[in-house]
Amino acid sequence: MSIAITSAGDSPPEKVRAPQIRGRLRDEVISLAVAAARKGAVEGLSMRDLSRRLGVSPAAIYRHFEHRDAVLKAVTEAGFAEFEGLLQNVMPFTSEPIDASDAVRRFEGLVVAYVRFARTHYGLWRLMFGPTGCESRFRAPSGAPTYMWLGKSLAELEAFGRISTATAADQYFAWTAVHGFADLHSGPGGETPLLDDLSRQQARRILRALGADADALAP
Amino acid sequence: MSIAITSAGDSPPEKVRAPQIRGRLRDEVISLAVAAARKGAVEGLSMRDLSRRLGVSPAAIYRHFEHRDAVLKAVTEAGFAEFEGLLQNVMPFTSEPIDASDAVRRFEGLVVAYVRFARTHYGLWRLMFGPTGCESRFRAPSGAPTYMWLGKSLAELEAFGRISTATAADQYFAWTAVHGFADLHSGPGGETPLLDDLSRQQARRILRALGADADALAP
DNA sequence: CAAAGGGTGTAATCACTGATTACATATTTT
DNA sequence: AAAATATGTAATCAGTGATTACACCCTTTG
Repeated sequence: MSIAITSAGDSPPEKVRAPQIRGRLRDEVISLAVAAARKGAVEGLSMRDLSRRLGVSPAAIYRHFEHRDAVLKAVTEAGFAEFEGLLQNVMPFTSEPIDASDAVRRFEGLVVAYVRFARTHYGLWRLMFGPTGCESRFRAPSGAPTYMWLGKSLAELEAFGRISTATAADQYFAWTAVHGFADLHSGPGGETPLLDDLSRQQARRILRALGADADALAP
Repeated sequence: MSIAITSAGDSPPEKVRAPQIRGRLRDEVISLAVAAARKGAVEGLSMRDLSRRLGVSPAAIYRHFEHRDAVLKAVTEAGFAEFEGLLQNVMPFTSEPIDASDAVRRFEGLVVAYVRFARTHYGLWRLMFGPTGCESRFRAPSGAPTYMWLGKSLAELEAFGRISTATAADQYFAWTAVHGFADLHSGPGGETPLLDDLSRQQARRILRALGADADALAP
C-alpha cells in the first residue's frame, strides 16, 4: 500500500496522447458513433462510453458537441450521406438507362438498396426517418433524398412507356410502399432469407400499381 | 435546526396511503405509463418518474415488474388492445357491408384509423410496430391484428368485385403501403391538416393497385 | 382467534448516465 | 514573446435502473 508520489524527474502516468488537433476528437466521435448506430441501439449510445473508447475524459466531447443530441444530429447527417452514396451507386447521375428493362432493374435496385440499408443500419435508419423520440429532432426535411431518386427512376420508366403514370402523387405513393416494406423488414427481427428477392417483388408490385403491364415485368 | 424525534404518541409523517390491494399499483403503473406513451416519448419514460407521480417509492414498482422493459411490454399489450378496439369499431365482426361502396368506406375507415393511431399515439405505435431499440423486444408476432383486418376488408371488396385480386401477397402489399404512409405521417412532425382525406386517398390508391376501377372509386 | 406467511411498500445503496464548472495545458495568432 | 483561443481534465451535480435488507399489511391457515 504505497501512495505514489510523483517526484520531479519521475515519469508521471506517462499518458501518451495524440497531439491536439482542431476537430480531431470531433471526427473520431462521429465515426465511432456512426459505427455504433449501424449496429442498432442508438438509445444505448452513451457519451461516457464514447469517451472511454476514445481514451478521453467524458467532458472532452462536450468541447465539440453541445449535448448528446448534437452527436446524434451529426450521426444522422453522416447517415444521409452514406445513404445517398448507395442510391447514387445504383442510379448514377451521369449514366442513363440503356433500355426499358434496364430502367426496371434500376428501380428494383433502388428498392433493394433502401430495404437493405434499413435492415443492416437500423440505428442510423431510424435516426434518419424516425419522427420522434430521440430521433424526431433530426428528421430530414421531407425525406428528400430517397424521394428524389425514386421519382427520377419512375420518370425514366414513364418515358420508356413501362408505367402509365408518374405524377408527384404516384411518386409519393411509391415511397410509402417502399418505406413501409423496409420498416416492416428492418431491425434485428427481419432476418428473412432472400430479402432482396422480396424487395424486387415489392418493386414490381409498385410498378404494376402505376400501370405497368404484369407480363412485361416478368424477367 | 432541530432533529425531529418522533415520540410515541406523536403523529409520525402521517402518510395516508391507499390500502394495500393486490395488483392495485400494477394497474396504476400501466395506465399511467400508457397515458405517457400516448403523448410520445417512450424513451423518456422513467421508473422513478412513475413512482413519484404515484406517490410511491421507486422500488415499489419493482414488486410488480421485473424491470423497465416489463412495464413497456405491458404498455405494448395495452396498446394492441386499444388498437384492435379501434379497428373493430370501424369494421365490426358482426356487421357485413351492405353494398360495394360501403365496403370501400370500411377499407378507407381502416386506413384512416391506422394513420390516426400512428399519429396521435406515437409512443405506443412505435412500441407496437418498431422493430428495435427499446421497442424490438415487444414486437407483435407478425403484426397480426392489423394485417388481419386489412385482409378481411380486401376479401370483402373482392367479393363485391371492386378489386380483382386479394391474395395474401396483395394483402401484405396493402399493409406495407398503409404502414409506410402512417409512419411517414406519424409523430409530432406530421401535423398535416386534412390528414384523414390524405389517408382516404392513400386507401383508394391501394385499391387501384389491386385492380379497382378508378372511376368506380370516385365518390 | 392467533399465528404464520406471503404480498406490498420503504430506505439505503450501487453503478451508471448527461451535463456543468473551475482549472490546466496545448496550439495558434498577434 | 505574449496574448488569445482551442482542447482536455478532475470534480461534481442531479437524474436514472436496479438490488438489498428491512417493515408492514392482509389473507390464509392451524
